[in-house]
Amino acid sequence: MPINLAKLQDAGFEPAGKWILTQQGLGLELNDVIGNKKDVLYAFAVDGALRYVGKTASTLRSRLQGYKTPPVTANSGASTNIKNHQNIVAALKQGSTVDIYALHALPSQEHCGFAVSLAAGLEGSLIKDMTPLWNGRVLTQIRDSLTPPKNSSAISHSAEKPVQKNASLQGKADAGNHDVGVSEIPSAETLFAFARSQKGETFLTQRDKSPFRVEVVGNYLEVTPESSLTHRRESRDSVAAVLVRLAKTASFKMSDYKDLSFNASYVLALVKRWDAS
DNA sequence: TACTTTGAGGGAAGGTAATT
DNA sequence: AATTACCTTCCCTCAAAGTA
Repeated sequence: MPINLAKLQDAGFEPAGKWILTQQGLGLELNDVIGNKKDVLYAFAVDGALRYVGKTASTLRSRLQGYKTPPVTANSGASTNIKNHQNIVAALKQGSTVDIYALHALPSQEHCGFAVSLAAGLEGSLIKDMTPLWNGRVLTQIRDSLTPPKNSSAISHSAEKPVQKNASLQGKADAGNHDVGVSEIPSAETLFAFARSQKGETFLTQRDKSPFRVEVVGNYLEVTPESSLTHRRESRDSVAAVLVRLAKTASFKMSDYKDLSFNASYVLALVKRWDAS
């Protein structure tokens, strides 16, 4: 037995079923008891070699259903279902067996009274340790290891990236910016006055919620991220430029201020707090 | 009721650029 | 050069709506 699969079984994984090819396409033979369990760690093995490790909070059957009949396009974020469906079918067509292993009934854990998900922690550890080929991050690691470093090849790194962003993914990225408008835009003077009144208060950046403090030093806004405690200064003119653009665009996306300031996230967070005050 | 599809969101990793 | 914070992309899962 391959070492990876033996390690899985040592960890408590049990045979739960297998994938088969039928006239209708991909078929699933699944142990009814395990198939109806929730919070399951599962794994696929091709000819006994570990290929994929995943986790589901719903029942194993419903999760595997996603692989059995994936949507036509990956726009909905179901790229994993499509990819694994293709991998399973390809393996079966080559005459290989694709077995399903599962680990359920994990003991409950807690730390200082807080529940700890052993399944969630174990999944990441298993993927990192065993590097199953079908787990995407492993593919990324392999691809990256084969990609020559910048300047070492005539092939441009950027040329490997898609020219146009995936609309769905872009929407997701934008969603992380929390573009919630404000009712009014302050002047630089107003914002500086507000910052003076908030000396010692902790603010949070929009996206990563990184805590920082702010102080007015002469004609500068001095920002101090709590993570580093190093000071970053933003001139009154730069703050004013950010505010002018904010008034014009109503945008809270950092990329819209790249050419003006690299500290726009702090200024905008300050505006939000001012508006809420 | 079971199956299928879709939308949303969290997390990780790498890249970029300012600051020290 | 190292550090830091933000941006982008990708991977993955879940919940819910739609459909048979």
